[in-house]
Amino acid sequence: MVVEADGSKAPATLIDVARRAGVHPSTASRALNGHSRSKVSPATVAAVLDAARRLGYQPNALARGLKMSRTFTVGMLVPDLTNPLFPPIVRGLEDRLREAGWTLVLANTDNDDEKERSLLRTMTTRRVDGLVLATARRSYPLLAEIESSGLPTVLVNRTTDEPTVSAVLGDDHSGIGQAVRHLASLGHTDIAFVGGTQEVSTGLVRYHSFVSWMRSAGLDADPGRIVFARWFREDLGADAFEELIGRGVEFTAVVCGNDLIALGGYSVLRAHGLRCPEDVSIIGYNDTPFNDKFSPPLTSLRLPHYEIGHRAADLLVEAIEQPGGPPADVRLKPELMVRGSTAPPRS
Amino acid sequence: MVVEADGSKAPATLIDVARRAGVHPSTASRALNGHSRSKVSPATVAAVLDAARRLGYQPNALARGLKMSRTFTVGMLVPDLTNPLFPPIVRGLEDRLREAGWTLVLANTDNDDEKERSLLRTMTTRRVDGLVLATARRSYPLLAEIESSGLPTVLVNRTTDEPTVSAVLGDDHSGIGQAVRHLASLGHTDIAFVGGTQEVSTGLVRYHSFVSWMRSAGLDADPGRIVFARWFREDLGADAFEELIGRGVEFTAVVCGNDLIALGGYSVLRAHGLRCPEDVSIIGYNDTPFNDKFSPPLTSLRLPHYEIGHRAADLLVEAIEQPGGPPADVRLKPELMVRGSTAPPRS
DNA sequence: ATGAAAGCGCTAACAG
DNA sequence: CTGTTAGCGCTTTCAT
Repeated sequence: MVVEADGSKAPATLIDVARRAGVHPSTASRALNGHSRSKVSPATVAAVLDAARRLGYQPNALARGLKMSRTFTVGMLVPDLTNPLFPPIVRGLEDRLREAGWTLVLANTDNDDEKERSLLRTMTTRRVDGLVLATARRSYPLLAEIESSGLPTVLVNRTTDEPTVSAVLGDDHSGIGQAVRHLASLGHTDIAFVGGTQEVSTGLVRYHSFVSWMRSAGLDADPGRIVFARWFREDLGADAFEELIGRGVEFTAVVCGNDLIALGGYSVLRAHGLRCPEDVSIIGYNDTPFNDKFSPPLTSLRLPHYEIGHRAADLLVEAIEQPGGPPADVRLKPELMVRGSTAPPRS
Repeated sequence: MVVEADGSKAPATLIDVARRAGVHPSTASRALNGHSRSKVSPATVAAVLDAARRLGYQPNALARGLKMSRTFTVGMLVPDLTNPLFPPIVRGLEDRLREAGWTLVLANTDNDDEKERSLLRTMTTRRVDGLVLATARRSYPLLAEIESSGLPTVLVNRTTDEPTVSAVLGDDHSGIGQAVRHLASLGHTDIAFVGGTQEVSTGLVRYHSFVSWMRSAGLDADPGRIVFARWFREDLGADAFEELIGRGVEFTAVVCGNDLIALGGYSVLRAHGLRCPEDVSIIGYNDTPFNDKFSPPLTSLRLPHYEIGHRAADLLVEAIEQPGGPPADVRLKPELMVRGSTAPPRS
């Protein structure tokens, strides 16, 4: 540790440690790394470790990465971290990654293609060992580029129409099934659907699943009772509810593409003098925080978001460690959280 | 670009680009970097850029960082990303950092000292150019270590008792003042305070500010009406409200240490047959998302969280670019969001 | 069990 | 304006 003129210290290098321990740098390196430690005599290991400790030696990950072509760094792209969906996924990922020795580089894309490309370049420039994308759209040209570069990648939360890499998602088909059966068992027959954008897989799958489960329940999936919000947002959800009500069709319950759309529905129903759940039952999706605090508390499908991140990390580490395996498609079951927004229809 | 046996491509290096452009690597380097580009003839620049484009050249940030002792990477430690307080701060930070060419390495500490130390080592090992800490406690020994290492650091959201580095925080004194004056102007005199933990600066400052503003308003800051939650959590906020009610003192309004504590208060009041705002007015702090959706909608102090991150990035970039400047202490004013949880007291 | 030597990919003096 | 040279800090053959 050398004290510079300005008072700052140039960090100790492996050479400093070696010198202090009276050995060659290569020996010090071997002693410091678990996997090669056995090739060094115990006495030498002790001496090196001691020297490193006294010097406050911190290995330089850049030099190591440059030499090894491995950075022990993983990049993650999310659309927008302030969407409460993502933080638990990030945590699940980070916690697992940390156990395995990787560090997370995080960036937000705001669904902006240009930004996404540029961030991807940042990630490759930094030579991340793998990539986690929460940004997939059904049509996702970027993925082909990534794949051709051979960078291990896993998709979370959403997937593409023709996935070629591993993905970890909620099982939306199961979730929507639980929602429809719940409403049917309460006695609802005129069930509407306010979906999210069909540009992303979750939007599409939830819609298709709704139609298919309605039929399974012997109910009519009337297209007149199906509308789409242009995006998974409260205001656009409200617009969609307005459209639905504007059509003048009968409905006593609504399955929503996600919780924000449901929340938009709350205000529109209120504005039209309709009460929830007395006049209209509502089900959200994702079960984001505070759903139990709304008025009425929102029935929703809880996804294991933390677990999604955790499993994604597992798959990614595996793909990094032994590339070339087949892509996995993991679907995690959601759980229906029944709350005050759903009730039997008025007779 | 060399195609390997396994089909993957070894990324093109600067040497490849130079060879292709028919120049020396150092010339290619100069042509590729904006600041030295002027030292190269336009024709050569064009040739190098063209070669780089055709080869899909991506500079190796590790090699660059190793050579320059600069990684253009910033580390950030947050207690827990799933606390809705932090995502907007992270975004403000990242957006600004990106403009300036830095990338963000993010990690969660869970308020665990051991984890924090280990994460800090990870950051130094990766040679981040700077550090943003949202994890400060009033007594924060780690900070001394960081400082002695000379790593530019800025604190966000919280600070320590004796700050030695720059910090960007909400102006809690102003915020609590707005809360107290709001309640006083509604006619409240018996105002209680349910604070957060006094281990962190926000907890302490909000408490002290409450006492001081009560006096300014000519009101009695009766210690009998002051309790503390052991942490900023809903369940512990509920415990604190129980304690307050258990004391049997009169109060018609409560200022809370944050929104979660206020939420804990909602349920305890309800359990005791007290209505908000008819019997008791409540004010939260932070104005986290969905406050306007609760029943009643929660009056709270909105902090410019995104702006906090943004300003922190400004300060950090400055500290990296020209070290040795004096630490700044930026306090951003909160805005009182008046909603349904506050009303005049019953006469 | 340890040392010697080479090189990962890049930039920055220093020459010319 | 361009080439030469050296080296950032580390790991890893290859010798011994």
